[in-house]
Amino acid sequence: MSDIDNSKQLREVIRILERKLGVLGEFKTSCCGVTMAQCHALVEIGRAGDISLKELSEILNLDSSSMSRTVNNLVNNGLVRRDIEPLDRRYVTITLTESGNELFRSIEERMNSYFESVYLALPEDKRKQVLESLDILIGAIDKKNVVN
Amino acid sequence: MSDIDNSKQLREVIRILERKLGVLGEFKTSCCGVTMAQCHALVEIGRAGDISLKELSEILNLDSSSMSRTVNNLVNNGLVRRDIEPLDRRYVTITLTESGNELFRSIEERMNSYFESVYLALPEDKRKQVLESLDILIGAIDKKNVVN
DNA sequence: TTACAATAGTTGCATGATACAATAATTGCA
DNA sequence: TGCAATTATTGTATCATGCAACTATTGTAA
Repeated sequence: MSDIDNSKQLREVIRILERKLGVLGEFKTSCCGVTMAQCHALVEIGRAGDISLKELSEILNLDSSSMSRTVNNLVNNGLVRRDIEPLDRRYVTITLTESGNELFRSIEERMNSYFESVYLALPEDKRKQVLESLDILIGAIDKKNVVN
Repeated sequence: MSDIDNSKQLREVIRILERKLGVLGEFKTSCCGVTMAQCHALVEIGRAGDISLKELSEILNLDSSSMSRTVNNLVNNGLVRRDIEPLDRRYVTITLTESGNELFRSIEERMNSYFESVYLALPEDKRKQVLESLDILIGAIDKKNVVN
């Protein structure tokens, strides 16, 4: 097998993986009662504790206008709160409400439980190797993207 | 490190990988002059040679109505042809036009070249391991999804 | 053979995601 | 003090998506 063949195989397995994760992660339009966009934002807000719109849009790689609308939907659903930051009134500080936190925790639990079952489905003697390999792969992508 | 910790790490690296591949793969709205939806469809049509709408929608995991519209956009862009299948006139047969094939080839080349560079950025003594690990991971996800 | 069921595809409709541009509010700085 | 920079929101347009309704075609069973 040449490097060319192997790199094509790499493309294929990543393609397959993307599709499997996509099908898994996206219950298409909705996830746990909110849309996917809202779900992603909710998780990041929950992880950060509090976060500005700008930070959030950078993490999720979205235009701030899109982010603003998604946050607005979350606010309308009573899942997050949006307060003006007193120290710099240009910023808003976004935090989870009580029910937002509940949803966040249930999503986290569900995701952790899913990945635990995947992890346990790995052959026991390959688990470390798989974790290490994903790390290495991310490193290679990073190295490539720096050049780009 | 417990299995719980390791499975959380698995979730994290997959999360990072998803994001990196997402940022890479999605030039957001457009890819090579067409939208992402059109790009995905174009690649699958090119790979299949010819394909029905139903098959295409199953591969891309889309409702046939959405698929129909995306194919329609590709037809309007002169990239694919849509003919009624003579053997069963309920089906349409979708094929690439000449310019569609050109675009398909350029996308393929670009993707292959990207993944080749990522592959070569892997440490030489880890390349086989990474490929094997991704395969194992896909197997584990499959095994889990069967249960589900 | 003729109804009726099943299948493939399209179109109407509603919803949502997204980006770009313009705007408002605030802050930093010269 | 006035202007530039920054953050966020809103207007506008485009695209993606699913569901439901519909048409056209084919299969099947009475």
